Amino acid sequence: MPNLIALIDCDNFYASCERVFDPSLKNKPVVVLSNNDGCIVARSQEVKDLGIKMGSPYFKEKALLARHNAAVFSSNYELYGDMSERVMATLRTLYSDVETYSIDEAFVKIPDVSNIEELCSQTVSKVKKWTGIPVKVGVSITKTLAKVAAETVKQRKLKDRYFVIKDIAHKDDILSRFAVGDVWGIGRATSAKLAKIAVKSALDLTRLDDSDIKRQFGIVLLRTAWELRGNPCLDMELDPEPQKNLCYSRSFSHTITKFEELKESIIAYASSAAEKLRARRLIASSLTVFINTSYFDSTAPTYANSTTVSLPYEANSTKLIVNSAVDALSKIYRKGYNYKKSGIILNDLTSEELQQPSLFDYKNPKDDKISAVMDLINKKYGKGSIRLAGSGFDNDWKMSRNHLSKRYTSDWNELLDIKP
DNA sequence: TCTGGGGTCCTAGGACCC
DNA sequence: TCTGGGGTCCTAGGACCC
Repeated sequence: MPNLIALIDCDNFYASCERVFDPSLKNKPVVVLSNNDGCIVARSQEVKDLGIKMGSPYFKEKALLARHNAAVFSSNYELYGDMSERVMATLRTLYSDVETYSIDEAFVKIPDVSNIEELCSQTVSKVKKWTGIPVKVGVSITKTLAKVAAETVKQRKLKDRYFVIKDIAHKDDILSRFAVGDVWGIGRATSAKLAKIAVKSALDLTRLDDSDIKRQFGIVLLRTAWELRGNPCLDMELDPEPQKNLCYSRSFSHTITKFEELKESIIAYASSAAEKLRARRLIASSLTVFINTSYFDSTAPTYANSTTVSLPYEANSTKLIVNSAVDALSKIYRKGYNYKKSGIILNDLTSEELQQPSLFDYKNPKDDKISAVMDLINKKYGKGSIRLAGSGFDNDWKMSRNHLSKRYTSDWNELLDIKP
């Protein structure tokens, strides 16, 4: 028999965590909100049944939730992290190879046992008993197929909370009824492109020609297709590398128009980022600052820009990180002013304005000059609302944002002792 | 009035070096 | 004077995940 992999996935994780600590919430609708209580980031089944979407802004759903007497929580990441560790620890009592894939999911290697169903059932009940968290289990011969199996538990609302895809005939039957867009690794863009060539089910994808997939979609989708056919391309990662980026981003709750105010926020966020670095025993070699106008304001022109600076040495000190962040912010202004193509707002400055020399000596900041630029922008476009980050779920803005935080690299090594 | 905050990987093109 | 190819690094952008 081929090696089997299981995906263990916690149900409505954050909402379930809150329930563990307040059993009276059983069968009651529960939602958990994002950091500044802006969006709904977790929903119990009752809330899903009300038709409330993941990521929906809280203010839009507030009345509906109140009518159904829902319990509403601000997020408590310490609690969820702790509960996650308990779930993983429980899994390690049952399996020798456990890969923590995310805060609420793990892949495990299924040992050579005669009764897989029995083991799945035991997993579901043991995690529930030991931690209070309900989970579902999907089993198959590749990670992607294990994901399909777990998703099948959800879609079919299976009472046993596990599903096993073993043989080829069984697999193809499942995949023929599984939407290609629901496959792990296939998002909105790819499924739209696949629909155009009449690929609707996961099975359809497995029947495409390898070279066509590679040419039209790239290596990533080819791997997914292989995995769906039952050829493993994704290994278990039992000894993960240290993380490569660390991002600290927040939206403002109100409009920011003054450079000084922006700078204060950058300082606060950079210092939080430095704290996070040290807490995780990481050091950074470079740092990126990015700013955005509000994504949701469709009436105002949008502006987004960023700058990456190299740190003089790999470090995690608050002082260095904060100073570098302020440098980077200053550079954004200078860049935005000097480069025609760098943003819609600054694009429209007159040639005379563009010809002015660099506005900012960032070693010796002259904030009045920056304010002058902001005033210029505000005069042209009304109140410019500059936001740090912004928000949105898998929207275009977010895509383009991703690389902006990329340069925040870090490394373990014995360099940990470097702490100027 | 109010719209999250994290991460990873892949690819194309240009600069630069030999 | 003209022409070449290989390699690396960086930037920018796109796609996906939870």
